[in-house]
Amino acid sequence: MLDYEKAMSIAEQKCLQGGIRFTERRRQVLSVLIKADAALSAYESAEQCNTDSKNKMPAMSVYRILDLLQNQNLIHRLEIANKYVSCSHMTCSHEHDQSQFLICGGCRHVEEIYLSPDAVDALQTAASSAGFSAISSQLEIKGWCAECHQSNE
Amino acid sequence: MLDYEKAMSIAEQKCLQGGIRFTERRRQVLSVLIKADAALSAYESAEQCNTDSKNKMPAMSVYRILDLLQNQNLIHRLEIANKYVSCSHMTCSHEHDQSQFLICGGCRHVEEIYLSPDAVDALQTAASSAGFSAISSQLEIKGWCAECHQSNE
DNA sequence: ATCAAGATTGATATATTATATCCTTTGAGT
DNA sequence: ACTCAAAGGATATAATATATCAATCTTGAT
Repeated sequence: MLDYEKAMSIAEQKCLQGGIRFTERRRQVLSVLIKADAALSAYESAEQCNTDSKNKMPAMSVYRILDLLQNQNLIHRLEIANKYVSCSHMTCSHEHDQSQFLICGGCRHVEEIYLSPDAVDALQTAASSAGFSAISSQLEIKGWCAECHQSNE
Repeated sequence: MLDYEKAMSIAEQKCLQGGIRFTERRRQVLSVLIKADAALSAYESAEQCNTDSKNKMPAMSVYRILDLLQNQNLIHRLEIANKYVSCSHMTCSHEHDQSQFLICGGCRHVEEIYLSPDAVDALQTAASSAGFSAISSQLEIKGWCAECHQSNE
């Protein structure tokens, strides 16, 4: 889990660098995603904002804000689940060329993982021999975290 | 691409074995998916049924039928895109324990691929070290087929 | 052949998710 | 203070998905 204060501070810096404002609305949405420490849909994020604060957050605003946060590399969009998750490398200087995500089918907790170059090569080779020239740089892999695996099977 | 006649005949047999009927409606939906040779959403499938025949196919029926065809292992549901594709191993006796899909981001053509045991191991190892006990047996990987790669980049 | 039971489909309502549009408000630089 | 663009509010609508109940069709038992 991210260091909340550090992450928010860095997010503010990144927004400044990107020439956009780190407004209260955007702060709220990012805050929710960081604290959730899991993948949330746009509507789930809005709902959580409304639970946290009495200042009503419309879902439409959340869509805009999620899109913007993604462009600033502060969050990732997981297409496999159509959900969003804060970038776990926000507080370091890690690059985002390749991201691999493990998504728990139970609690929806997400781990960003590193695949060995060999594994990536193997995937790329399999893709090539099937007539595909390239695979996506963002791999999303469903699985079960230890905790959910224990309680569900 | 599947041998259409053979696939439909096998589908009928599988349904019989499964104790369900291979009705005209179900035949239509499966037919559309086989001929499309790509991943279609439920609504896209319905639309295609209505193009092919004047007998109106409601989208709600398509949902039911897709669900049923999936249970008979005649089609796969791709969660990354929420779309459906006919099983390319329908006409052989291949098992379905593990399926890996390459999905073209352009034309949405889908290839079922085989990953080397090494590659699967590497994925499983990465998952384990991130605290995940197991990964999904169905990997869905986005990419670009040679044709779309050429025309888009 | 007739009937009953269950499978299948039709029809409708509603929930959920996502995009588009227009207008108002806010904030930074001049 | 003024202007312009960014940001947010509000609303409509599209697209996707699930739930429910009624009607129809099949099959098997009588």
